[in-house]
Amino acid sequence: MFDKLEFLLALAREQHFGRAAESCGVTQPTLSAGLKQLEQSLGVLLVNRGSRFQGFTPEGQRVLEWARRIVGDTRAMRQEVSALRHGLTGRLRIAAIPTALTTVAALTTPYRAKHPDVQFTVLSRTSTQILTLLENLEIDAGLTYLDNEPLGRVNAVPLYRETYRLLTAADAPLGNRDQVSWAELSQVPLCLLTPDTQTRRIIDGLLRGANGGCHPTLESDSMILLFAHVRTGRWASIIPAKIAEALGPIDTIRTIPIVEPDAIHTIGLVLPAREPMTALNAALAAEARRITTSPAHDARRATFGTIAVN
Amino acid sequence: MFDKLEFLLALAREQHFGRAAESCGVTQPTLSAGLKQLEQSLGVLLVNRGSRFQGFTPEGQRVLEWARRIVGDTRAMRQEVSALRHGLTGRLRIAAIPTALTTVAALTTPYRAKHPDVQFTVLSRTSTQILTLLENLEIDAGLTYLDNEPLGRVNAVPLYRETYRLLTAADAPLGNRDQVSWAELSQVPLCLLTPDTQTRRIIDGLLRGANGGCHPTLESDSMILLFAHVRTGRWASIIPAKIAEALGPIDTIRTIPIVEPDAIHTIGLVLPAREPMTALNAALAAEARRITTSPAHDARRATFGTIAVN
DNA sequence: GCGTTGTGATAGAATATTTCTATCAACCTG
DNA sequence: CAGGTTGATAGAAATATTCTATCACAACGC
Repeated sequence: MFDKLEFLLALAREQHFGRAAESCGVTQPTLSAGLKQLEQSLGVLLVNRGSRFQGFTPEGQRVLEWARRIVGDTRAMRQEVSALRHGLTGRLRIAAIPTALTTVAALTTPYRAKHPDVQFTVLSRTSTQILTLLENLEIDAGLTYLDNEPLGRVNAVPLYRETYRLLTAADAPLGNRDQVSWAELSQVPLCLLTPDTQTRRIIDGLLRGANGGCHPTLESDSMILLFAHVRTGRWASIIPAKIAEALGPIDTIRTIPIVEPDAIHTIGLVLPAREPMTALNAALAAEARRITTSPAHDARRATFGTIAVN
Repeated sequence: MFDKLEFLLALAREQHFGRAAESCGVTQPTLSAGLKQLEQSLGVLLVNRGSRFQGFTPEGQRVLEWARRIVGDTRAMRQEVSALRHGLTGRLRIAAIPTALTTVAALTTPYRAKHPDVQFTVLSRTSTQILTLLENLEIDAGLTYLDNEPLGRVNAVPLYRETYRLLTAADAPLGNRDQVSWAELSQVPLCLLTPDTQTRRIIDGLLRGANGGCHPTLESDSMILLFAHVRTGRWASIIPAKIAEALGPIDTIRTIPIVEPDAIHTIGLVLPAREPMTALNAALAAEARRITTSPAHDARRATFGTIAVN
C-alpha cells in the first residue's frame, strides 16, 4: 500500500509511467499494476490514460495530496527513529534561489558541527521550482523569498532582508561612489540574471520605479558569469549584498550599496508544514532560528552591510 | 506496512497480543510476526516483552504517535474518496459524557437529513475516556467539556454552556420555588452521578463553594436510575438543564433552575486535530458550528431555559 | 500509405510474503 | 507442582508481488 502511494508520487513527479517506475526501482508493468491496484482498492480511477499519461483525475489529485502527506509522515517517522538510535544521520536536500546560495553555508556549517553524520545536497533553483520540489517531497527544505509569492502550506523561518549592491570596476562611471541610487543605474551597462528569476524581477521593478526602464546589455542565469563580465572592467552588475559578502574583497572591483528603497524582500528557510517535523528538518529550523535571533549576526550582516572592498 | 501499524495501534488499545490480533482479524502469531517485522524494519525494539505484554519502549511510544497519524490519514483518505463517489457513507462513532447525550440528537438529526447513508454509533463515556478513545482512533468525535481538562491535540467546537436544575417533586421541600440557590440544596436528600464523572465533580465543587459540603444519599452512573428515584417523590437530584429539556414535562415533577453561579463549563464537539478532517467529521463540525451560531437556538435553549413542568 | 518510435497494458512464470495451524516455553497462581 | 495464560517459533499452505516478454495503440516522419 505504501509502495503504491510512492508510485503515485513518482508518477506525479515524472509524468511518465516508465520513468516513474525507474525512479522507484521497479519495472514499468509493476508500477502499472500497482497503480491499478490502488485504484481498485479505492474504487476510483486516479489516472487519465489513453496510450500515454494524461494527468490525474480530480479524485487522483486529492489522493495525491494525501499520498504526499502519508508518505512524508512515514519517512519522518523512520528518520526520527533512526535519530533516536544513531543520532542524526542521512541526507538533507536543500534548494536555494541563486542569491541565497551563499547563505546556505551559514546554516550547514554550524549544523555539521553538531551533527557530523548528516550529508547535504544543495541545489540552485528558482523560487517557484523550490516550492514545487518541496510539495513533491523532492527536497527537505528551501531558501527563498517569504513575502513575495504564495507560499502554500509551508513552515517559514525568516533569515534576512535582501539588499542590493552595484558591482563595478573602481575606475568605471559611479565606481568612486560610496552609495548610489536606483535612478543612477541607467548610466552604466548592466549584466543581470535572466528574467525567470524572482531576483531579476525584483530588480526590474526597482529600476522601473526609479527611472522607468531596465535594459540590461547582458543576461545570464549564472552569477559567476555575471561576475566574470564585471571583472573585465567594462560591465557592471546588481547583485544581492549576501553575494557581495561571499565574494569578499577583490582588487579593482567595488561593491557599492544601492539606497532608497533599501531592503524589500525577506529571505528565509521554508520547510514542509508537517506537524512534528522530520528530525533533520527540526535541527535545520533550530539553526535558522539561531541565525535570526542572533544580534551579533544581525549587526554584522544587516546593519553594517558594507564589507571592505579594495 | 500499513497493517503493521494497525497491529501496533491495536496492541496499544488492547494491551494484549491475543486480543489485539482478534481485533485486527488475524491470528496471534500473525500479529506477533508483524510487529517483529516492524521492529526490524525500523531497527528498534518497540514493545517490552517478557512472557506477557509489558508496554512500549520509548521508541515504541514515538512510533505509536506516528502510527496514529498515518493510519488516521489513510482512513481519512479512503473516506474522502468514497465520499466523492457515493456521497457521505459509513459509520460515525461518537462518544459523549452522559449529560451531553441528549445534545447528540441535535447534531445527528440534521446530519442524517443531509447524509442519509451515514450510520451512527453513540457511546456514553466519561470525559477522560472520551479523550483516550479519540487518541486511539476508536471514536471519530466526542462531546465533552472543553474548558476543564487538558484536551491535548484536538479540534474543538463549543456548543453550549452547561447549567443545572434541581429535579424534585412539586410537593417536596423547595418544590414550589421558581429558582433555588446552591446553598439551599443541603436541605433535600440528593441522588447524584458517581464521583468518577466530571459532572459530579463540578456539582461537588459548586455545593462546597456554597455551603461547605456534599453528601448525596444515593449515587449512580445512570441518569435513568436517578430519575426513577426522584419520581418516587422522596428524592431530589441535580441534573444538567439539557437533560431536563430532553425529559420534557412530567406530572408531579419539577425542574427548577439553580442560580448564582449560573453556567460555568462549556460543552462542545471534540474532533481529532487532523489537518484535512475526514469527510464525515467535516460534516459533523459544520453541523456543530451551525448550532453554535444559530441565534434561534441560543435564545430558545439557553436564555428561556425553563420548560413547562407539571 | 507505411514503417518507426514511444507509451502503457497484458499474460504467465518465478519469486516473496504473508498467514495459518500446531506446538512450545516461560511465567504466574493457588 | 498442576493448571491456566501469554507470547514465540516452525513449517506448510495460500496469496501477492515482481519480472520478462509481448502486444496494442497512437503520433510522427518520410
